[in-house]
Amino acid sequence: MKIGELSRRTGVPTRLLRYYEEQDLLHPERGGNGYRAYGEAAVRDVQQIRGLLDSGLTTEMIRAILPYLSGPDEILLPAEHLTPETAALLQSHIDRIQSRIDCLARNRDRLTAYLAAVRPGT
Amino acid sequence: MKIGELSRRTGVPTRLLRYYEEQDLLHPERGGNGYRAYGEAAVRDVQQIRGLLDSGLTTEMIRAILPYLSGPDEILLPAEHLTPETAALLQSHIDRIQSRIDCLARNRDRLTAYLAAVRPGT
DNA sequence: GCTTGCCTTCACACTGATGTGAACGTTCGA
DNA sequence: TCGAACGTTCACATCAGTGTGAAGGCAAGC
Repeated sequence: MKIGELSRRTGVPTRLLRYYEEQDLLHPERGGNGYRAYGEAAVRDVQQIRGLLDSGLTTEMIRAILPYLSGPDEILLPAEHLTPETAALLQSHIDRIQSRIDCLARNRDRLTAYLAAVRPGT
Repeated sequence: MKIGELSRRTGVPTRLLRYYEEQDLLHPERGGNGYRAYGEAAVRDVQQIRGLLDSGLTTEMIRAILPYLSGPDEILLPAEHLTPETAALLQSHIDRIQSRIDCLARNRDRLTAYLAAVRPGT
């Protein structure tokens, strides 16, 4: 599929699809005419990228974890390529994500508590 | 307390403390000499701001929710000031935070599952 | 009083994520 | 065959968050 179709199917401007490629998040093939050729999986990849960006991750973090996020249950990267260093790095990313979750959940709870405390009285 | 002390106590450069004020996140008093005068609560506020920024929120979102995040249990803003519109807005912020949490948790789980699936074999 | 260190504002600069447009080649249907 | 719709690269612009430095006022100790 060409960039325009991917853009329509994901709702993401072509500008950003090219940007994600420049950031090493997408790796489309190239046709003889230089056009980008995306596979079906790109749709899910782009949605994944958007979700993570909207959740506040940087392209750098996304680039680091994206290869391990492929499908719901499929495991793309074989264990052979996972050095202990990579595993440790991955774990540290997991930890950072967990910190964010904790911070967000804590503050969500505060906001919810505030609303709950105030709403009955209104 | 003056800006230098707040900076030391929070580890946040004075430049950023001034920026946060410009963004309407901090509201220090001013001494006769023009110096900013922060209260004790500013320390917690700054840490709160940092945590939320690090969690990927924009200053805009933080500005919207910060007044309702004051302390662990204290409720600063009286219910009288909470119009239904504000409450709805607040709820929508809570929802957005929840979406982020969901997305992050989902991907944390994927990463963790990947590590778990691969590590025993190494 | 003078030095040292704090404070002030102003301003220029960088990065990351994104918008926008120019200038130009390709594909395809009427 | 020609125009519309699509693709390409390049480049400049914006916003948020942040670094850094200049130019100058205030404060506190020696």
